[in-house]
Amino acid sequence: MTQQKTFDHIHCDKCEKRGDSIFCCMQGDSLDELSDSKTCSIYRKGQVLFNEGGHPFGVYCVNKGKIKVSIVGDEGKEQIVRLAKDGDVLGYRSMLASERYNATATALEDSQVCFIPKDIFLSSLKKDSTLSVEVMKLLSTQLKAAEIKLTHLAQKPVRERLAETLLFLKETYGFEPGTDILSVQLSREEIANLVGTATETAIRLLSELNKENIIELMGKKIKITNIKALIRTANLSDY
Amino acid sequence: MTQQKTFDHIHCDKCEKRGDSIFCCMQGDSLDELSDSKTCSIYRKGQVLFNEGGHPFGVYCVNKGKIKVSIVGDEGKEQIVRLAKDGDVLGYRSMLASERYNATATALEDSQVCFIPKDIFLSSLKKDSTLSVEVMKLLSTQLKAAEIKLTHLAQKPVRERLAETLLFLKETYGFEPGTDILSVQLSREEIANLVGTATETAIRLLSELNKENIIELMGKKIKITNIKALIRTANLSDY
DNA sequence: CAAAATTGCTGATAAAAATCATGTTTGTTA
DNA sequence: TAACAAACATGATTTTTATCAGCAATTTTG
Repeated sequence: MTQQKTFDHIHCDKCEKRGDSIFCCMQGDSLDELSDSKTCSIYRKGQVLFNEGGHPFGVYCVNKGKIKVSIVGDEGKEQIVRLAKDGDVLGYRSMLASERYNATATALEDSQVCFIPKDIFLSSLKKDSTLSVEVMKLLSTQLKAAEIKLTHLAQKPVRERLAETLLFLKETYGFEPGTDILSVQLSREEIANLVGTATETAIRLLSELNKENIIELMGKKIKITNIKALIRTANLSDY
Repeated sequence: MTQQKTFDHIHCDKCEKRGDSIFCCMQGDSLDELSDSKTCSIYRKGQVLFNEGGHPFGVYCVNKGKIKVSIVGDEGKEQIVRLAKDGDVLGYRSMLASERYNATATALEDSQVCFIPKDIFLSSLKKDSTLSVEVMKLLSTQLKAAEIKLTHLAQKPVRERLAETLLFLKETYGFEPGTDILSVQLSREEIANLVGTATETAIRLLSELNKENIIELMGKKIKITNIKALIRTANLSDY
């Protein structure tokens, strides 16, 4: 474990993102206790919050940043299973199940992340039934997302999944202000590991979408030129 | 909705499978209330407990039987995302998330299933914090399973996934007593929809494993002749 | 800044898996 | 029980995707 750089401790009460998080309904003393016992660290791009196989000692709450959660498959290939943004909580699943982490969380860019110790989180969970409800809702949402992703992985061709992934990146992290450029910058390999395909295939299909004027590739930046066409190529039942 | 045939109401207190279920820690009045308000029905093979898109009015608890939970993909192809056995609870995810069902639950054989109305389940959740904990644990376990399945779907060849599926069927439902014959009987198409492949491919690979004396095909019954070899072909990191 | 390393790109090829076609077996029911 | 439908099986073919190889561009670092 490398020593983390810390940033100014922000009281959860003042955190803008709390309203969207599982801590939305907390207040008063419970929130104070939570806030007082947390530590706030900065993770540089590429730094790991926790590692597959490690023991959970608490939960991570993203104050500002972008985090990928990934599993390393049997042949050593990374599969990105989730992406976290401001207000998202990480590492609670393994803690609740009393298991080691089954995934690794890595910062995609410099991020401010708060850490809430296990005992404080668990006691909050006991005291505050609304927190339990929020946790259950979050788990439910993520389970649904995982099952749908699993279905698409089994049934949809790579091109459709790539288009879907680009739309997902837009939903999750949005555009750079005033543009149609995705505000995450992933390597081609990371995009492939999100889609579930070989890197070369992802590259090829990206430049295909580029040639079709659906997206525009600007180095690592991706501009969505024709979102309707992108939705069409994703071939989603809803949307 | 077709009228369900009911079976003799069993008090949850007497249910042998309760110990392994999320209701393991419940007792006394709470359990009585749960038990008194439930209805017990028999679902014949192929009958549907609930349908993708439907509204959840309660949770289903499998007393005895085998249930598949599946999502229909965009092209109408079924993907089996989970299997339920005695003591398993179904339909709670959508209820907790206040959403419609995102999957369909179908009986794989004649099954006895109890139904607990929404309000009773939710009030039990509020009253009994151990139940919340169990629900969170269950969701956590299922989320982990889904993320691992997703990773394997993205990275492992069909043959390995098929072997893995057969081992999973053994883990879940076990053998017919005193034999090495899987106690679930699935159609080849269902096996394919569990593995995430085309039916023909599943058939071909099954008969390949048959020729290699790893399994023995006896109509719909599957005997696992050489489990070590099956584990090897599944190529699992753990195990 | 130049060298080295990583990442991105493209073509050729191989492998994996899906699809199509057709026949067989099994199960259902009139 | 005959006739029909559904499920199973297998071969041939096509499509999709992965792998391999070589090179260009970008980034990192001494």
